Amino acid sequence: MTDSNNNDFYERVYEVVAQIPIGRVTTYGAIAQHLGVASGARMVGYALNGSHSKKIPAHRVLNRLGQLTGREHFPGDTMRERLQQEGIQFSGEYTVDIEQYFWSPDEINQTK
DNA sequence: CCCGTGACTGGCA
DNA sequence: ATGCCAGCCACGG
Repeated sequence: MTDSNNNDFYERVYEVVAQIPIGRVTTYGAIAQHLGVASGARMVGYALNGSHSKKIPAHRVLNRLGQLTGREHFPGDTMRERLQQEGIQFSGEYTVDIEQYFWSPDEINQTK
């Protein structure tokens, strides 16, 4: 193993979120499950509370319905604007086609 | 130490 | 298909 997975749960979340490709989104549950805590979806969201000081694309993390549940934690409509800026189309005012843009954290090790 | 809250999810009505 | 309830884990007061 590597010394890179010694990080705390929060750090792991930041690492995963940081690997989300542009134009793609993932869910809290997917990240939690990837970290080995299937029921830790809430913890992921909680962890992202500290992402304020991090330079990670937390706006690419939506809930399993594709809704921008965390938009209220962003200034104004930054979350929605950023996603649209990356070419993501909205199926609703604050909802996207999650099945169309879904990205799995397991693709991190994918050799392209 | 105990209680409440939260950027969630799945199941049931 | 939509809405409500309960389960989860971690952290702050």
